[in-house]
Amino acid sequence: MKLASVVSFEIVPTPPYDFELTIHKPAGWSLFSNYEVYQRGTMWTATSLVDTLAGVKLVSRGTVERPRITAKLFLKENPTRDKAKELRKTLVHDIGADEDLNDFYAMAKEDDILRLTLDDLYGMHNTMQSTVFPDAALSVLLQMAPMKRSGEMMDCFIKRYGDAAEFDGRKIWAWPRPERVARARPEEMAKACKLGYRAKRIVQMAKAIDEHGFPTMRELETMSADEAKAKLLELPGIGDYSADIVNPHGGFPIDVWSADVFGLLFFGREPENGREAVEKIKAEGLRRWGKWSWMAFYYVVQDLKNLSRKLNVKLRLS
DNA sequence: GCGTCCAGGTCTACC
DNA sequence: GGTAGACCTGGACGC
Repeated sequence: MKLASVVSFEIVPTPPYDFELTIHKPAGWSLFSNYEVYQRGTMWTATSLVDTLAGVKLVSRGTVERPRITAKLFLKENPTRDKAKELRKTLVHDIGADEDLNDFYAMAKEDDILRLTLDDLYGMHNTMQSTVFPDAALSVLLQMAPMKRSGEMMDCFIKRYGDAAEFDGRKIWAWPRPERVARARPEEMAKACKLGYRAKRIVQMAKAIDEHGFPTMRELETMSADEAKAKLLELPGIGDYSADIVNPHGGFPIDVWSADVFGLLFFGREPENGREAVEKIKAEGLRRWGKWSWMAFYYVVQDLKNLSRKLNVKLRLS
């Protein structure tokens, strides 16, 4: 889809804000799309903002302590003034520009594990999608598969069912929207992208969102953390782990891989059976970090190489 | 070359 | 309410 209408504005994030660490994360997590492009302080990506497909170009103009970002949104049609305002507000929130890291850093400086990440990741903010479906679908594609295969499933799913945003000389595929996936045939999806049993779950999830409606991330944020999680658990294919990935309040999403990482950090050794150890390790993370559990998880998994060196241990990389 | 196991979970039938 | 077993697929491993 060609996106020719352009809305430009400047964002002044809450410092410290490291553009590169936040927008192009060390562990390789995408900001909005697996197909986004990052080159020397500029990100081209695509996403659904306020139910509108948007090509997004972000250019860093400042420093960590005095951050400035020039943002351009590429849309199909000219937005109304109110819509443009809403798009801007949503993007600012989604790239973590309105997030204040000071309270988290005050806690992290006193923590034996987190304080080791602060030099490496100083100014890295949390980011999120504005709608639930991308992260929810992603979490289903992470289930019961090695990362390489999950990546292949995601790439195929996005290209086959997502929209291509054509803007600024780029063509970037955005995560599929639920209304389109809800109309897909699970058998066809399973065969085309080798999703196996996950295809049925993703289509059921898309139908649940499209046909019955579902809160946006902003709406989930207005609920309590437990209420938001309970709402997420209503979606087909979303269990405890996936809900903790999607929940905008954050959680402590321990799976077989992260059980090895946090088992080693908390108890000095990887568990013999990761699946059986998940509950114990999750409980320890929540006990230790409480409301900061998600930020702690985020900072640790983005810094595994450095942590391995500093602690002289072999943390499993993602 | 072939069989088995298992990977960044969730759901369901059964007790 | 608690839990064993099933679920797609493909790479790793042992033989």
